[in-house]
Amino acid sequence: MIEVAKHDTIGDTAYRNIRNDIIFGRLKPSERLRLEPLRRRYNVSVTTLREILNRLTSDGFVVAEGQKGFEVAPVSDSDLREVADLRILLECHALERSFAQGDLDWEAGVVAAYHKLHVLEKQMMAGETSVRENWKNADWQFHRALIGGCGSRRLMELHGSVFDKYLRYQMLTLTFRGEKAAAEHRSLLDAALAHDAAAAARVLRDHILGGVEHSIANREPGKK
Amino acid sequence: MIEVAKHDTIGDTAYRNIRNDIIFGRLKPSERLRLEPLRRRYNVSVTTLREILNRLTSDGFVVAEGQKGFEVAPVSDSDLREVADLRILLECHALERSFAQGDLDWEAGVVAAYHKLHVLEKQMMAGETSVRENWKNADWQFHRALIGGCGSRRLMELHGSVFDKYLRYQMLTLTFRGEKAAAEHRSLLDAALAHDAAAAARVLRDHILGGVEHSIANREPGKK
DNA sequence: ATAAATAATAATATAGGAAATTTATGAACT
DNA sequence: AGTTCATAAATTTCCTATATTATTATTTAT
Repeated sequence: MIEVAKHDTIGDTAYRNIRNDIIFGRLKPSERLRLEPLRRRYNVSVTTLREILNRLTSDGFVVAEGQKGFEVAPVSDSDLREVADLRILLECHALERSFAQGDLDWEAGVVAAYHKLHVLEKQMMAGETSVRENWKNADWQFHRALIGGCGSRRLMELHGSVFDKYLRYQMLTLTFRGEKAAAEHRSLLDAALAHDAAAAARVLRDHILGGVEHSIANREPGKK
Repeated sequence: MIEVAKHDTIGDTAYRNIRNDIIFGRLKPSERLRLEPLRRRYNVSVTTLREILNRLTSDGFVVAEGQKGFEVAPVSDSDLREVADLRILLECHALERSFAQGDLDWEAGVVAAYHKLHVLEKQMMAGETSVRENWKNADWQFHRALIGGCGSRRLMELHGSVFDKYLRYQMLTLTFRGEKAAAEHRSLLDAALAHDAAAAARVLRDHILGGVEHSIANREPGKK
């Protein structure tokens, strides 16, 4: 989800771990993040931990209130819909740019990413839930490959942060959307190779909104 | 630019100060941010300062490299164009939502914000450059008021972060765009009261792109 | 002049503790 | 019983001091 830099510090590593733990639900929504226990869990000092939590606060994965400390960002259906709406807006826009400018290297990248995703989807459909994180990673890579030719660093950055928030909601749901999502990915690949941005946008919209409804229908109990 | 919370800590205050100093150009693009000098300047400890710089890094106003420390995010024409493109995308989208849902309170808010902006624009045109920051603040408030009825917290948040990056580029330019921008603001007000989102979007697009070209033509020397 | 070795500088990370604030506990009161 | 208030405990915020590590500048040797 986040690129691994060459020279990363202890803080960078722990940052990625905590961020992933939020996205993949190992740190639950609205969970209080007490410094001392967390410090132990991630093997860093309080100082370093606070730096990390400050970053995550700006990222929107953690909320900080007054001197009450930090907690994991809460979730809600309305927020999910907002996130999905933004993802559609940004990703469709990027798709258009990318399809217009994408060259052969870009196409190759898309095909490669699709292949990986496809294999993992088949494994998921066969019931191998152990590859859940790998599969979601491949999903991320495929969508990123599609928009990779958009030519705007800022757009990619913004899309990444929105995508990860959407992804978090997906990971909070128990079941696998499966065949429908897989078929949509296939359609996206076809549209990409045909450089048909309008078709891709239509599919993507359904793809994302379908994910939202699936997510709300199959959410973990106790969340609202 | 950032709302002042009731219970803010020393860190929050210094964060706002540093952020504003970057946006308003008192901390120059690509300037190295040495911890010790900065610590003195903002009257905080290194620990707190690092927390702040970490937040600003996630915000995109500061870049951190390996263990080489922090520096103010660089600027470039291409980045400005990317930022502007995103602002158009997000703000037009928000405008549409806002115009469709905006009630009488929303209209009143827009009128009020326009009035303040209008007065400050006249002062600027009369040569009172001392109100520069107030004027830009009013500009911010007006644009925020226009989209304030969009009903999406996430969209508002994202727009805010993009707007501030655009604003930074505006503050790096020496001259005032004046009458043209003022006329566009007037058109936006009219479109808002008529709830004509399409017209507003057209004006906004010109408004932003006009700002970009003005900014590039009148940038401070020594920047690229 | 180039490359390797060394010294100086600065950033990262930890520990420990003081001040301030929130949260928990229990007694007194309506 | 439920609320209010005061006190105690826990926690966060913030600082100083210090060790470690990486980068940058300087010197030395080839």
